[in-house]
Amino acid sequence: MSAPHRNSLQPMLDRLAQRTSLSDQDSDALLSLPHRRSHFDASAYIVRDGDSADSCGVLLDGFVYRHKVTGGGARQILSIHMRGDIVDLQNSLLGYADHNVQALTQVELAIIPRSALLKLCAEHAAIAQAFWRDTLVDASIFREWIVNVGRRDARQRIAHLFCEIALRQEAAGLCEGPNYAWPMTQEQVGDATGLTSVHVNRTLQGMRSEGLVTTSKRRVTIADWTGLQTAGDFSRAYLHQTREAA
Amino acid sequence: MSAPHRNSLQPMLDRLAQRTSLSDQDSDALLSLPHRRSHFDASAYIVRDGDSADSCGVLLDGFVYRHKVTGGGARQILSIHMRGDIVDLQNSLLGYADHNVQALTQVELAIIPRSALLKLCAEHAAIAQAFWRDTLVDASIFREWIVNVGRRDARQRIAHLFCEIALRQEAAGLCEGPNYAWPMTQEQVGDATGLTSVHVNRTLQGMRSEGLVTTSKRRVTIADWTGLQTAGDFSRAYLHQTREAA
DNA sequence: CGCCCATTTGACAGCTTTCAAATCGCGTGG
DNA sequence: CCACGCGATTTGAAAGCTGTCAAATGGGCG
Repeated sequence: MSAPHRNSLQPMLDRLAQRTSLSDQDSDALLSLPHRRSHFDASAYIVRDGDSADSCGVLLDGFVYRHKVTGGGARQILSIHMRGDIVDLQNSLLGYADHNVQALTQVELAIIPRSALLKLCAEHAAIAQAFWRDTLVDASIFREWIVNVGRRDARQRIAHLFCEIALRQEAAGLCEGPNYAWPMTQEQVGDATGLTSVHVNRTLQGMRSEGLVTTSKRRVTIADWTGLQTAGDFSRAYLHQTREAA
Repeated sequence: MSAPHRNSLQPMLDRLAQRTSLSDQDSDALLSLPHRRSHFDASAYIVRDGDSADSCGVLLDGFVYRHKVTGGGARQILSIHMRGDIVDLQNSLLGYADHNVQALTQVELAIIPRSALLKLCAEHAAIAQAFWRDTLVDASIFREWIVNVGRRDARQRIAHLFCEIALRQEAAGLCEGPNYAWPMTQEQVGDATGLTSVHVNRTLQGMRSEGLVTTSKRRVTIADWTGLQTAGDFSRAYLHQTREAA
């Protein structure tokens, strides 16, 4: 799983192969994509709203988040990303960015030119389908986030976020046991859940005192997984982490 | 534009061709997709959360909406769809539905088998790309909805929804002038914006008295387009209605 | 050791929700 | 053509979750 990478793009292949079966030939072609590595410091902007884009980044290490800023200056985080995630397919294919992508931690990216990606897709239908599917899963997660901020209270929203990040780190092979990286400040948790940092703080205190989670220096330990899922009205189906369809 | 359809699937072609240029050959292949027509009455379920799916519907006439229901029984509407929209690519490709799709009005659908769709995509890279792009635009709209329910107040949320539905109806050739179909009850507007129907009612009264919009029998007239956009913090970029990238 | 950012805490205001109950609108049947 | 019935829209009053605005405390890094 987390074996040493013979190739920079291995995390992307692992991710795609999780949901779509790819032949050796497809896999090789994918790993042979031209790309360059790129490093970003924490809080650096990777993509800015409005940028025109002609390349696409694959996250090799670290965490990033997407966000938008309203006319009133409020920020809403749209998603959190980790190793293997394809960071800006959206912006790349649609021509310009409709949101920001920013580093949450130090980050390593592989940057792939759009033209190479499209050529690969044209020549390998299975790969095209894998990318498409990845986009569909992203969309599914966005839908769940709409539900989260639209119809859940503060406690549920935060618990739900904990559950999602935990399962996705497990799927990416980034953790062992119920202890996970937690690269967000309370203010960022608020921006992800549509709450203020003050309210996040108070709600988190409640969750800790109930023995659901414990936190310390950018890490979180889920003390009561069942309880946390219940508290967050969490059901993992929307993550589509298994290969259901043909 | 809204010329008589020689073919049932014409609305889908129109939609895709809006964002991706397709050759005559591609277009013909698309229109030749095997499909059957299907009718649904208002409020009928088209897809249920958890259903396994092996076909995909294209909306030919009428309005539908996606929604999820929380463990507590609250409903959150995720998107509204109209002529030309591809209704359940998501569910079809991912194998099972992670949300419900329900008719808002009487609805005509063209149902296409998944296998035929995948075959077409494998043979026509441009079409595969067009579908992929359509999925990316859907995702962009979901992202904007996260912002809407997460960081805007009641007035902004509702105004934003009016703006979106108006522009999309224009793009689909469904209206002339500032008068639009409005197939939702106030309760459904609440479910789409994360509010209660009571609060939607009071907020709408305010907007009407300010001269932003007028409503009557499932229709809405936007009296002050600029004012409504301002009130809704609305910016159309996220709809990606033009063909920006190559 | 000291600075800076993140976390906490307090008091209070406010937007939204709740829970009914009253009206309205309109398709249906007499 | 008018009465009936049911869903949608309105209205009221009160409660509540979350936001606001500072200010204090804590922790990590240079």
